[in-house]
Amino acid sequence: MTIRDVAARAGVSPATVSRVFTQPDAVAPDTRRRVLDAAEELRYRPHPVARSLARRRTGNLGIVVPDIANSFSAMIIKAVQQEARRAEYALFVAASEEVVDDEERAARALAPQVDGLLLTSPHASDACLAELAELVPVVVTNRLVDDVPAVLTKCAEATGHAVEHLHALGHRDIAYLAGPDGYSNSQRIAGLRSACDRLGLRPVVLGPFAARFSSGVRAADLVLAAGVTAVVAFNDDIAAGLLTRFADREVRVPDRISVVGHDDTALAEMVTPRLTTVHIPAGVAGVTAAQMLITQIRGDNGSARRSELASELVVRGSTGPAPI
Amino acid sequence: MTIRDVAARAGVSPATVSRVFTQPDAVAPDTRRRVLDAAEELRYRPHPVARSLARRRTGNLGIVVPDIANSFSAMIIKAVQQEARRAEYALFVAASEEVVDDEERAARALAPQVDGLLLTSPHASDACLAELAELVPVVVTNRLVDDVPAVLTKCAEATGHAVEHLHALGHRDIAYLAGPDGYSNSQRIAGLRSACDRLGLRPVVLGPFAARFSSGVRAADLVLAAGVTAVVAFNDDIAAGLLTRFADREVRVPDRISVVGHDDTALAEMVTPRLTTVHIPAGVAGVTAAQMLITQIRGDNGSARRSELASELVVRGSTGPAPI
DNA sequence: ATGAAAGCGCTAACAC
DNA sequence: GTGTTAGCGCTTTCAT
Repeated sequence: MTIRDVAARAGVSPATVSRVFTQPDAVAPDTRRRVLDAAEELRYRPHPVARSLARRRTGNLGIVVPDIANSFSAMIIKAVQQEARRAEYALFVAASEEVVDDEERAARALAPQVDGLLLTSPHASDACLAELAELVPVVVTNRLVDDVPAVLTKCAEATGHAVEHLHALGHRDIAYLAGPDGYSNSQRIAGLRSACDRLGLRPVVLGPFAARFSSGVRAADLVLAAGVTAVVAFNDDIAAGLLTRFADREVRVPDRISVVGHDDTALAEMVTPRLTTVHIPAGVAGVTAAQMLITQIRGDNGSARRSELASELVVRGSTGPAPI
Repeated sequence: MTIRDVAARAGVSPATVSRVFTQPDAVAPDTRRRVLDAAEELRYRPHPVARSLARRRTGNLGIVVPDIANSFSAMIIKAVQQEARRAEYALFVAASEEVVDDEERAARALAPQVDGLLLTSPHASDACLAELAELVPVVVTNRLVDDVPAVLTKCAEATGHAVEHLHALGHRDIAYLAGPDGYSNSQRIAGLRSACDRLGLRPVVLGPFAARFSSGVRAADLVLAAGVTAVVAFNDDIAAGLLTRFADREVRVPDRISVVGHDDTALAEMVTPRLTTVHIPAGVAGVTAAQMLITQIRGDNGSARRSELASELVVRGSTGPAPI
């Protein structure tokens, strides 16, 4: 079922059929009707691959996430997907499973099949990212690379608020569980350090840990051994792991120890007690990144090259007064 | 940077360059070297879109999931992605957000851009699915449609085991929280009913509920009002919602009420107490489905049209002896 | 407003 | 083993 079949049936040229599907107003109303009818009867749909080749654009967007099973990634994907659809793009999703090589390979495989690429918290080298950006419009999240538009979720301040919050509750010995190196972890450490300095605290930094539940389970005993009364985790998964292990060891949260997470994923409200956590606006980040990408694709110049989103501490049940 | 540029530089015809990238053995070793060198210098990569058009296959697989943020979907996607990669396919992911129309639209949009389509727990009509299967090789999971290969995760038996387990613990009043209509829910209900019949129990069936945490939170009070001592939930998210609400109302689990989930997603081990749940082999299902799809694409006939995977009750901390 | 013709970049017979 | 020739299905000048 090709465009020629429809053309033949409607008694017009393929070019006219093409026009009907691309610039309907450029063809006479009754011709258009005939073509549409013929297409309908033949159940014809323009072949997207052929169209991509001829138009030299695909109508697809690509996104590479570190881990598809991670709910922070999921929130971003969801937002991007919706935004993509609004702009009539389909979305290609690839996951790197936190492996740098896979990330690069996925990105390179996607690049020629999409009109734009979104790389979330990429770990590839600056050079690699710059190179990709030559190939195809790129937007990154939580990563700074020269000349590559970026969406940054700043949480240094909010992480600082978490420290203030703990300090106000009487905590003086605080641990931070570092996540994988990168922009997010740096933000968190920076915010933590500066607040601690201000308040005269000396945080214990442990890690880095993989940003997973199991890391938190393992970290829990280290935290206890460190003799702190409060712990700030790189993300909610790690924090949830802490909670579980603490429950197993019958260490009461927040009575005996307070726990703060980061991201405010769905998990934060699913655990007991509910997690006090730094809310990162993943959905907004996704929407913003998608819009920046689409703007870039359309060649609208003077578009924002950088967007910074603020975070906010959400206080729930996992933090309380320090034990006496 | 096209194939002709490389051909010119290597002093061969485009066809030879093409061969070097598709059937390297069909070209003389030194010619191959020359071509490879030229390609390298020009940083040439075959254009996948043009290749798709000429070959009439894309090298892509597509998957449509009900909800990308759902961890059961995530487990399947992950498995499919890995399997796809092993076979040198890229994976296109689309989510329907549980909306039937979106599901159909996503599937139809994907169909012409992929060599095969995987529909997980689809809700579209049989007719629609059959139609899609005409367009492109299709495999469905947890859905039965004539002539469409399927991977089924049978859990009726394991759900029955859950009932036996509860019965053995002394429970006589059991509630089931139904999920969205479909194969999975039917399986669960069937297993539950048959075990209850065998044991002389009369289960209270509530719902249907959306397969979400918030549904469980809401359902908790209904469960309590129903006066049962044990509840089996459609999935772990709902079960987790129950746990949270029970904790808020200071209803002890499992002392006062026992809870059983389904799926055995990561969440099951993250909540307190850990969930007793029916393990559904999502990873295996994903791998199997991907393999069936690839086999079907390759045209290997006589391949299995249907694969049934068994489930298993995993007993953890959320179930215990019935209160006296 | 419509058609003819020339590609988009690659592959696949078919020759040689 | 390599080149020539036709497309894959669509879009897009350029004529008319």
